Amino acid sequence: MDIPSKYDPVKTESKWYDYWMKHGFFKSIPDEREPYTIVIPPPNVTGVLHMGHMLNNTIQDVLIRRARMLGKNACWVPGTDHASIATEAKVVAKLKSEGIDKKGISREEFLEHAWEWTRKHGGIILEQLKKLGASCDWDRTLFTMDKERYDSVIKTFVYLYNKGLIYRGVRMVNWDPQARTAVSDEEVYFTEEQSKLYYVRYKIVGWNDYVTVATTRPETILGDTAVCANPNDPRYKHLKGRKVIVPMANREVPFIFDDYVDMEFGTGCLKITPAHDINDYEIGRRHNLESIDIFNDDGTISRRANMFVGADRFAAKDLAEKELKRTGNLVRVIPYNNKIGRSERTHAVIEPKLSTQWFLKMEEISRPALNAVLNGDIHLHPAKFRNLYRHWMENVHDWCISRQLWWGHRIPAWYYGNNEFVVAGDINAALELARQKSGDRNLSEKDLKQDEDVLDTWFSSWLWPITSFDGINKPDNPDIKYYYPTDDLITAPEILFFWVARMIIAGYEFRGEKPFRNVYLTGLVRDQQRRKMSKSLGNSPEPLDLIEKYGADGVRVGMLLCSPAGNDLLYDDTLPEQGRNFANKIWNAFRLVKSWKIDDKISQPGSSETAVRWMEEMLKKNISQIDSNFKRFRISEALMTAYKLFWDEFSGWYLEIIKPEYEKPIDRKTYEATLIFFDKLLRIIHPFMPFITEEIWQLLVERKDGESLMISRMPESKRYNKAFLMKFEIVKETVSAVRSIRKEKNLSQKEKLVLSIRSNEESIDHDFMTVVSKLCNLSEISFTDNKPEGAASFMIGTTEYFIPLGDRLDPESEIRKIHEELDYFSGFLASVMKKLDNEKFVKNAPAKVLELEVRKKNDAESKIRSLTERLNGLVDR
RNA sequence: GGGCGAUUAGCUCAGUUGGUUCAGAGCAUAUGCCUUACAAGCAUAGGGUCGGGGGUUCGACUCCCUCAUCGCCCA
Repeated sequence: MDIPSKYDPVKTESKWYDYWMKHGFFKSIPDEREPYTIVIPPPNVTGVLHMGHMLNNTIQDVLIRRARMLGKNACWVPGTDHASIATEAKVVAKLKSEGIDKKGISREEFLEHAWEWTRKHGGIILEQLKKLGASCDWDRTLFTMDKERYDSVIKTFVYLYNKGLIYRGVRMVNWDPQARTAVSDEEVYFTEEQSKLYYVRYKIVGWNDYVTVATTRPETILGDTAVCANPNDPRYKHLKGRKVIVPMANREVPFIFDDYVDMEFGTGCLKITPAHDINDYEIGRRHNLESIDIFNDDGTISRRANMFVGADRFAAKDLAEKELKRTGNLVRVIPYNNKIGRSERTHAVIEPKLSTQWFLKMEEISRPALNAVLNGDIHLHPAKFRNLYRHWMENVHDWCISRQLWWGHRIPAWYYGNNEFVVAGDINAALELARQKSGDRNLSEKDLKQDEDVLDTWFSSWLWPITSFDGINKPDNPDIKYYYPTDDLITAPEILFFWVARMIIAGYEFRGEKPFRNVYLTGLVRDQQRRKMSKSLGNSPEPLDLIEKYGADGVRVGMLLCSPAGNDLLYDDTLPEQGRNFANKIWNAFRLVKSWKIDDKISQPGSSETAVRWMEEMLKKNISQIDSNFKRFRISEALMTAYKLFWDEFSGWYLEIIKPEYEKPIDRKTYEATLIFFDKLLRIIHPFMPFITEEIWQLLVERKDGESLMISRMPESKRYNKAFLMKFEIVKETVSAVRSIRKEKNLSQKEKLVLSIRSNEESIDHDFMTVVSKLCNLSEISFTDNKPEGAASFMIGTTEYFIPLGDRLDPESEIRKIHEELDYFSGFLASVMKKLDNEKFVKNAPAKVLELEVRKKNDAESKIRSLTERLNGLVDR
């Protein structure tokens, strides 16, 4: 067979993905096995794959593939999220580009456009996941707005309303004037921005005097209904009970006092605009102030302002500045940096606004979710997120769940009569309720008007682990009973509250049980300058290009290697490159093994026998290490363990030992053992690199159609022979030392050397020495009681090794080397003696530690003795 | 402003209950090798006062205090 020396992933990856799909290996149906379940964090239905998805879904695929190979019934449910604001914004923009204004079309027409958009772009991201190798059960693919999910959301809304947990209320909300909707606190981000601080004077009624306030928003002066100072501020005490005149508006408003005011800030005197600032709103409530809303929903000035009507809020700021200057009320303007809230979706500056919204009471409902994490029923990985979680859950605010949008789950509330309303699952039930409530049997469907708003997207995705198995509509169906609670959730820390906490809340509320056992929080993918990767910055590579260039296996390894849980991943092209190189390493090891001819007539050499024994132990050791890494969700460490096992131990040591001379055959025993090792290694690596491992596994021995590595069993960890492995480490050290001498003395690899060991022969294992002999190209290994003349030397433990070099030995450099070692060991001995001479140490340290120190002392002394002896030998010459 | 977390090799990170020759790994770097599996490779090597200062202890990367810097969450 002619196998190319470079592995080409492009050819193999789609082949095996199709094969797995064809044989239904990703499919899961409930059976008697233990389930292992992951629900995908649903990406935006019209989104495309980015680096964050790559990392996140690689981890999920690793876990699900491993679970499958551990014999569990592994089920990974894929799906997408309707992403209310984001999708609606895109559809609005698209319509606008076609000359269609959202305001000019009906809700039904708009939704038709939105569905069309969804059909066109929806699911692209799921197709991209297949390229990554994701082994989702695609037959279960879900969408947050498909029938079952939609009905579930409506059902839970009605349930929570009837339970008294959902209410309608007027609140100060974060208003996005561009999307014309309220957004939740979590959807607002703050940026430090340069603005101006305006000092404006307000005339005191009845006095020929003014007070000066500092504000960043002069345009909202039109909505002022008070001016306020701190009650402890001596500068303003005399104004108690006075009134002032709001500039421009010429309105008389009271001068009030409130602890909220910071005496240090500005002039210590604050204008109060309850309709447009959350703190002012609170002060307004305390002091019974009027609220004057001067903005329209799109952020322009409303008629209530009586001035600048129709001007955009930013234009109004300039107009206000001019007007204040003109009337002499602008005292001064200074540059000022402050934090501006912006909408995560549209990036528009958030306008605090009073409006009627739907809220979910959070305090009571979130209690079990808080406890679940605190008592360890649900584990967060890494655990440092527990504190953060607790902090948030203990200070949880009511959740504003309504959004002034059309794309989403429409709020099942119907209004009738004089602003009366009922909440019901559909219009028939609503009508019946309305008739009962109003006592008017003549009410008809025409009299009912459904709420125009939809629910926050998270109000559907918080049900995701339940609705993935239709557990709201059919609470006792076999799927939900089998798969719920799910096992692991893999997501980014930025949505810990948005989503994770709320899923936990929903889990306990609707199922009386946690939604998952473990939450693994990945890091954020950043670029080399630590900037978050994003489309707008243009600092993100195109994931599919990466897969094309490095192979899905290579990219997966690259993503995993540098992403310990909860730490950010600094992406760099060298990461997938490392992954690709690893794939190539595996490929070439396979080429080597495949090239061997077997000869039944030759018997197994002692070195191979030892190597086989050693590799067996090495595998066992590493398997248990990988197991323990996975248990603690240390996935990158598990991968690194497998990486080194294959690259260093198997390829670097094992194969080099058993490798027959060029074009010579290999004995059957060693060959067959090697195939078994290779097979086990492929299984271990498969979850990380599914494609190349399957490709090689299929070529390693003849396979039947329908066989696959992905459904084979993961090798199990057994006890391993630690002492044997330690002995072999000495072999490695010996080999390295000889190689080091070869390099130092410029000795060709081809030149055979003699190794003399100063030790009693019995303590040296001959089988080990055959390994050393082969790897170091030795002609002879001899044992000696005295030190040979003109020999390079090294020590391992307390054993001395010599390589006779005759005249080629440079005594000067040898002496220098020995001096260096002597220095080191005398220093070491001194530090040990310091401890042993310390009475308190001898008295207090545990016996084990003491014993160790004594041994260190003896070893060091013995080494110093040998070194001195050798030094004397060299000096004498 | 309040809270949480971090600071270990050039980079990204490990480092269990304070005690092995414990200061580690991968990458990167340097040097030598196109040695018939692999130059996407092999061999060898160099690199760190464990952020600064103080304390507890026989013993501190590890525990305590303090300062500095950075990050995140909340206001």
